[in-house]
Amino acid sequence: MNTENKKTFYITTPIYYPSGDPHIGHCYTTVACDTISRYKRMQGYDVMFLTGTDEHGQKIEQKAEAAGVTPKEFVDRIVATFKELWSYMNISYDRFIRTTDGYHVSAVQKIFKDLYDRGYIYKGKYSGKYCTPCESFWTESQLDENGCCPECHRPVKIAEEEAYFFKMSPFSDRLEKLLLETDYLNPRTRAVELVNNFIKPGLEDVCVSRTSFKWGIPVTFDEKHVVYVWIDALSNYITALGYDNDEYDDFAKYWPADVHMVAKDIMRFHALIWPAMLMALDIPLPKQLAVHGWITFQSKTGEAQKMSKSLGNVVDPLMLGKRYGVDSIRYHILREMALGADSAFSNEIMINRINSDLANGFGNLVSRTVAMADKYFGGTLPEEREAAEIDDSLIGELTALRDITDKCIDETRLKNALEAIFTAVDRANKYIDETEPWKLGKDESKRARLASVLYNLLESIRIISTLLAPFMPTMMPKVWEQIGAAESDASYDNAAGFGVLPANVTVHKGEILFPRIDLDKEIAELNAIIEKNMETAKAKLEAESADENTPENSDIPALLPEITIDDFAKLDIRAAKVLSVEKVKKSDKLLCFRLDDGMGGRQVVSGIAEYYTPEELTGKTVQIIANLKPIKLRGVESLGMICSADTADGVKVLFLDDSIPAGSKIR
RNA sequence: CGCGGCGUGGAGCAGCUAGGUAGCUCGUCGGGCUCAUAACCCGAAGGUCGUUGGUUCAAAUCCAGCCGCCGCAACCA
Repeated sequence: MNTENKKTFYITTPIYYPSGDPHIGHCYTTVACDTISRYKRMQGYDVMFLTGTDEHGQKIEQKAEAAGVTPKEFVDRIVATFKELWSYMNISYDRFIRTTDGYHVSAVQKIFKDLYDRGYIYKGKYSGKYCTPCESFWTESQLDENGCCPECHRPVKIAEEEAYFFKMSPFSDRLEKLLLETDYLNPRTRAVELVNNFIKPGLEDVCVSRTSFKWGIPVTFDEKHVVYVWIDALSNYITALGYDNDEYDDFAKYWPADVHMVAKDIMRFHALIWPAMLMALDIPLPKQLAVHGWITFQSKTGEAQKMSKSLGNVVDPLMLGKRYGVDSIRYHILREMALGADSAFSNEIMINRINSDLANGFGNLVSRTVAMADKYFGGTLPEEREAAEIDDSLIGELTALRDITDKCIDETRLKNALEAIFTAVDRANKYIDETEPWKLGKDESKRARLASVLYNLLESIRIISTLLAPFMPTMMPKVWEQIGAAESDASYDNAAGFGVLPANVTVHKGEILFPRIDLDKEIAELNAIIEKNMETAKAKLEAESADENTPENSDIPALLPEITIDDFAKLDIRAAKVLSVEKVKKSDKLLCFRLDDGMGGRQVVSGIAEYYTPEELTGKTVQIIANLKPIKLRGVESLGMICSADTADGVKVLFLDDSIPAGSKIR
């Protein structure tokens, strides 16, 4: 591979959106990248580890306005908390890119122009769901559960604006090959889904500029446009290396990236748009897109839910770190995280993990080994040795460990690496029972044998802690201090060999590395904290909704422009009797109505399956817009529209007095 | 018949690509040990490997159908 020759390694986190303070979900990706970076550095690679923040867009613009500061001031403050957290979590990033950095801004402008000149960007019309009060466009998936604005929860309407688009279709074939025939997507499981859902039906061009907000990078040749998320955000991976700018100049050295790590919700953009952009620019593609799942929060009632600020269940990594130690949090995150799959987070799972693996397993191994060296030899081992056959299997397993973790790291399977390392911990603990050093300690003639046993244990700990250091960089130097290892003893090269520590090594009994946590007591305290957070979140929500009920900021949608009686006369509203209703197959929201409209009957489809069952609608009298242009919904023809009201409790059908005959005209 | 994934002892998972004694962690029970952070080690109980059928000498593993759960897409005239 390329990396083998030039010995560089480039790894990135996504750039995070600083609309709110960082939480443990951000830690997940970042800690994983940090661990891989540290491991690769230990192996001798010249590593570039990039993280950063994606600071433009209307959401930030609005949040800043609400906070009464400029967007830049707003993000400055939050970026500072990100950096603080990374510093606290011991994140060894080499570079931190902000999309507001001047060099990035000008590079994005050049890239945008370049794509335009190459014919991959063209001007068109963007049509989308628009919330007038918020002055925002939303995608279908951003809308809330009622199909309303995710910010203010008022109904949205369809609106259009001029926008630039990036052509995706020229890259269909190459993208399909990339996903299906290469190792780009890791894990590969979702490749088929992407191909079937997005590539086969024909890739849609991507909207890459907006005129509806200002907080973004201006398009140089059309000043009323700002660059919309994709080209701005995704290109950070190359501008941070100096592509199209003079700030840095190691693009040639580090590109293509070895790993882009992302959570599954942004996989699509990194699997399709980003490679397409690079193809359009004639830039080599990155080698691997590592996709991980979400941390789901296990509530007290046991059901899993996605972490969410509004639920108040966001776990504060700083708080956890202060209670249990940064390395313990890092360990738990990395030990639970599997590529592709979600992982459950609960305080109980975390504490049990810390107790069984770190306190009982590894911490205790160090503790008992050092204690014995101290007790039987006053801390310094004598140089006489006496080997035994039983040592061979221990030494064999420990010296083989490095190759196993190497492989796991290369495949981005950090969980498996930790599993392997902790199997070695168990092996060493078992070795103590096999050799019974406390018995040897009572027999003067067994001193050489005892020294061998303890030395083997110290060597085992040396190897284990060396390989563990990328995962838990804070605590491992303390381990080395205790087992009498110099920093140079704990090197990658030494990690596959036995007999590195000096024969007369001196241990230093120290503090307990990973104290055992009292589960019941901690759970009680943490639950109290969570409950308090939830109450605060709830109170805040209530306060906000109270706010919205004030006249100038109510739930009532803004009035549409005035129309004339002639405009109104164009609507043909009729009464109709519901003859029968059935759910449209393969749809979540659609009900199909057979109606008596007094004119021979008709079929109407309505998206109210979430609010009504067929039974409760049959026999009712409803009003329909009878002269709407017919349309097919999910393949079922709909001739008209059933009138209903949007309310806070969902959609309510407007039922008529049953005495009104079918077909009556309504005005 | 839109696309994809999952279903393995109480819990969480591995094994399935290249069929051949069902494995790991936690939990439970019993025993051992005492160097250690009430930690460590050994042993036991506990599984029709979702279901039905097929291929095979042999299926958790391959094939088909069915059931259940999840994700994505679509869908609100």
